[in-house]
Amino acid sequence: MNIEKFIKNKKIKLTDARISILEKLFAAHRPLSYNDIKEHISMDKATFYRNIIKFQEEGLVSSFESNDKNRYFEITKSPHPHFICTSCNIIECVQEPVVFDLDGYQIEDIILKGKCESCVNVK
Amino acid sequence: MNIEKFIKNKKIKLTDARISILEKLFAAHRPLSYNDIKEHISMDKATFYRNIIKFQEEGLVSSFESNDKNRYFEITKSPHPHFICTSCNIIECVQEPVVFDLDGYQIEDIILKGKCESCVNVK
DNA sequence: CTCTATGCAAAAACTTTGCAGGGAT
DNA sequence: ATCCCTGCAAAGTTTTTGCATAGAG
Repeated sequence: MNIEKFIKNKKIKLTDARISILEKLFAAHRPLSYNDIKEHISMDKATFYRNIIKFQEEGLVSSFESNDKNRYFEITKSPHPHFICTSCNIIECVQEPVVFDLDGYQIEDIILKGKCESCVNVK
Repeated sequence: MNIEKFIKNKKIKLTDARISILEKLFAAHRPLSYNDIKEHISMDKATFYRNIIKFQEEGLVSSFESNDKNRYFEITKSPHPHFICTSCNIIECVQEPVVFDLDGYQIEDIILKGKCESCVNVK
């Protein structure tokens, strides 16, 4: 993915910090928290969070809260459910499309919580 | 609801603090955060959170994180989805039962995020 | 050149922990 | 009488803000 092209036409400047955040999010195939990537990026946390805010304003990035007190970020894709394991806290993107029909409500994200395959048999 | 009966057989003592937390959660028909009820209970926040941990260990109370950085608590009922509005942060219990069938996974909670009826038309 | 982005440090918001005294069984 | 529970204060976590400097367009 070409980050430069991805950011083009958005009203934000192209900086090294922004490129490295977006590259990490593109490379991961699951949502990441600041903790997940802080070892692999060099910017200050203030820069990270300020850029995430910009990305979200532009609709490039989406986020949600997990059980582990971290906020998780991913490149905005067509809406898909997320599964959070309440034992090991792993987060997975669910591929099966889900249709919901709540009258008058507009669904933007679906989060499923429970036990993943590895944890369901452990107790 | 009789709190004394509710707590009986659980390995925790019946105290004023615990009774008042559980009464508030029973009376509300939606999940509550510490912020929601701190004006109406007299205990210290440490006591509140420690008791919530006990309740969760006993399976009496369930919780999840919202967008507003608060954790929300409710009496454990038969699993039902929650709707969180990404505009006004209101949380509602969804009555329509939802069936999910993810092979090998055990679903415990479903959180839907989006725009509620009031916010969907505002932009 | 101008306006936005960055780093550092401090603050903010929510939750947890240590400790000494009080209370339920 | 014995543990468990409580309040207070302090510490811990994650995210945000203020301010002066650096950098993109």
